[in-house]
Amino acid sequence: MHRTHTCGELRLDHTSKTVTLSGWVQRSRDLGGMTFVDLRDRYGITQVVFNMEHNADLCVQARKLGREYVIKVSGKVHERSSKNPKMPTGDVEVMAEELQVLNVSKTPPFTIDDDTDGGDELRMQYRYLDLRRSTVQSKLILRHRMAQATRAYLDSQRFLEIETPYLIKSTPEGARDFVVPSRMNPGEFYALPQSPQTFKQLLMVSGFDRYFQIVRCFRDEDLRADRQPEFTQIDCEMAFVEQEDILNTFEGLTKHLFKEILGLDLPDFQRMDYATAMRMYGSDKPDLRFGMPFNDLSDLAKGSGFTIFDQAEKVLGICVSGQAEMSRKQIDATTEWVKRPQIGAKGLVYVKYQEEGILKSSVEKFYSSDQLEAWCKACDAKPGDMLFILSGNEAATQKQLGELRLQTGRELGLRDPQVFAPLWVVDFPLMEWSEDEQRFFAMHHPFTSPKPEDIHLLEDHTSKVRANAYDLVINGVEVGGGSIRIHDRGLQSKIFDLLRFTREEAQAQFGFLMNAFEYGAPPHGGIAFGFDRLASLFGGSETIRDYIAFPKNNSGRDVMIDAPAVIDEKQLEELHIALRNSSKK
RNA sequence: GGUCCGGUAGUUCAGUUGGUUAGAAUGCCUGCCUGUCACGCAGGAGGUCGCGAGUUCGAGUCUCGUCCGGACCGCCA
Repeated sequence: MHRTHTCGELRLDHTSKTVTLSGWVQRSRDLGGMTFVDLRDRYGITQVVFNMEHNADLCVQARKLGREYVIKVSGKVHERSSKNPKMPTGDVEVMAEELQVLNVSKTPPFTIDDDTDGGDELRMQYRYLDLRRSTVQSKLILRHRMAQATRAYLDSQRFLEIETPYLIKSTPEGARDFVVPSRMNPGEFYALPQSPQTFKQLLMVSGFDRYFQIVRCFRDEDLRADRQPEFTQIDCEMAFVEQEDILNTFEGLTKHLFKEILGLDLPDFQRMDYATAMRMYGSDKPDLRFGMPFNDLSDLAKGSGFTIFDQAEKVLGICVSGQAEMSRKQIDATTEWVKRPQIGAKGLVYVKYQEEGILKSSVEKFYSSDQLEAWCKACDAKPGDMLFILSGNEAATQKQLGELRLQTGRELGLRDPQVFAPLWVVDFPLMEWSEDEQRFFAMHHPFTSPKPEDIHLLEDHTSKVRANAYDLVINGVEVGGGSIRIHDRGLQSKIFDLLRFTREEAQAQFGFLMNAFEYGAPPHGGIAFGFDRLASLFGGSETIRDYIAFPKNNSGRDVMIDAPAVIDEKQLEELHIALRNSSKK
C-alpha cells in the first residue's frame, strides 16, 4: 500500500482508520515490551507503536530501527492513552501492523532537530541533512509562498514574466563580474549578469510595457551575512510611468506580501529624501523602528575652548531616552565600542540629564550647566535622558553616530523583528565623486535619470544633481532599489561624458542599448527587490543563508560540493586558458 | 587587502598560574525495562587538543606562522 497520509495530519477523527505513513525515524524509545517510533516527514511527526503482545516479530524488527532510517508503516490509528499536548498529532498514534524498511541510514553527524547540536560548518557540509530540520524547511517554505504571492500579484497587475540571458557581457562599472570562458570563441569570455538591467530596458523598448522576473544575479564581491555571490532579485520594469507610479505599484506589492504572508496590514509607507536621511540618521537606510534622530550641536558646542569640538566640522548628538543612570562601566564599554577600528571614532562625549535636573558630563570642565542644558534642549532631552555626542568630519561622524544609534537601539530592545517600519528613501544623488580615481561614478547605474529640475546643474554642480532614484528600506535593510531611466539618447551621451566614458567606450559597452534608444524608446523605470533579504526580513532573521537552500560560506565556497575547484588540464586547453604561476596546481 | 572571535571525544562545550592518566553533557554500542514522548536504569567504547615551528625541565594552556569557520571594515545595491 502507498502512503495514505502525511505524518502531520492524523487527528482523533482518523481513529480506527487503517493508514500508511512513510518517513524518517526521528527517534525511537524501546521500553522492552513495546517500542515507540517518532516518524517524521516534512509535514510533521507521528508516533508509531510496536507492541510485543500485539505483534512480537514486528516489535523485534522495530527495535533495530536507527535514527534517519526511511520506513513505511501501516496500521490503525488509535487514540493515545497518554496524550502529548506538545505535538499537533499528540492525541493519536498508529499501531503498527506492517513495517517496511525502505532504506537504512548511517548515524547522522548531528541531530536532525529544531535545536540541533550541529555547528554552522557541519550543517553546511551536510546541508541535505540540515534541510531535513523543520526550522530550516519552514524558511524555504516561507520563501516559496513569497515567490508565489509575488507572481500572483504582479500577474494581476498585467506584468509579464520574461527570462533574460545568464551568459552576457562584462562591464567595468559596478561590482566585479563572474566570467565564463567561451570554448567556441578563443580568448573571449561571457559574464554572468549582476542584474538583468539592460535587458529589461530593451524589453520596454520592445513594448512589453510591464516586465518582471524572479531572477538569479551574480556579483563577485566579498560576502556578508546578508550578501551572497549569487542571489535572487524580483526584477521589475514599467513603461510610460513616472517615479510616483513605480512607488505606488511596488508599495502595493510589498503591502500585498505583508498581508498574504504575515497577515499584516501596513499603513502607507513613509518617504524621506536622501539628504534628510543622512542628516537625521547618518544612513541612506535608516531603521525607523525607533527614533533617536541626530541633533546638530555644532553651533552650541564650538568656541568654548574644548579643542576637539572647536576643530570639528560637525558635532552631532543623539538623545537616549531614560538612560541617564548608565554606569561608568557601561559608558566606558560604549566608548570602547565606538573606538573599534570598524567604527573609528576617536572618543565619546556624554551628558547625563539626571532626574533632579542635574547635568553630568565628560566635558563639564569646558562647558557651563547652562550650555549643557542648551544641548539637552536642542536634543529634546528630558530629565532621565542621556546624550551621546560624536564629532569630527561630517561624513565620518554621521556614519559613526549612525552605528552607535543602531547599536544603542539594539541594546535597548528597540529593534523588534516582529515590528516593520517601511520607508521610501528618494532623491539620491546622481553621481558620487571618487577621490581615488578623480572622477564621478554613477551612484545607482549610468542609465539613471537626473531629476528634470536639476539637469541645469549637471555641468557645474555635478555632485548636487539629484536622481529619480529610490530605495525601499525596511527596518534598516535595503530591500529594493530602482530608478527612472534615461530614454533620451542626448541626455545619455551627456551622462556618459560626465562619467568619463569616451564615445567609443560607451558604444563598445552599451552600444546595443544606445542604438535601441534611437528607435522609439518609451519613458520607463523600474525597481529590483533583494528577494533573499526580503524573505529573511519576513522570517525575522538578519542572515539570508537559511533562506537559500544551498548557500556559499564566508569565503564564497560551497563546502558541501567543495566548489570552486581546479579543473583538469584538458578542460583548460579546450577553453584556451593558461593559468598563471600564482594559482593553485 | 585589513580588524576581531573561534577550532579540545561523533556532536555541543568546560579545562584555573604552564605541572601526574584531558573532563561533562549528549550521541553511539551492549544489557534490562509494556505507556514513553529529551523515556528510565546499568555497563562500555570513543582524543594526533586544526596543522607546523618556537620558548620551557614540562605546552590543550605562552609566542610566531599557517589552514579552516564566523562577524565586521574596505569592496558591493
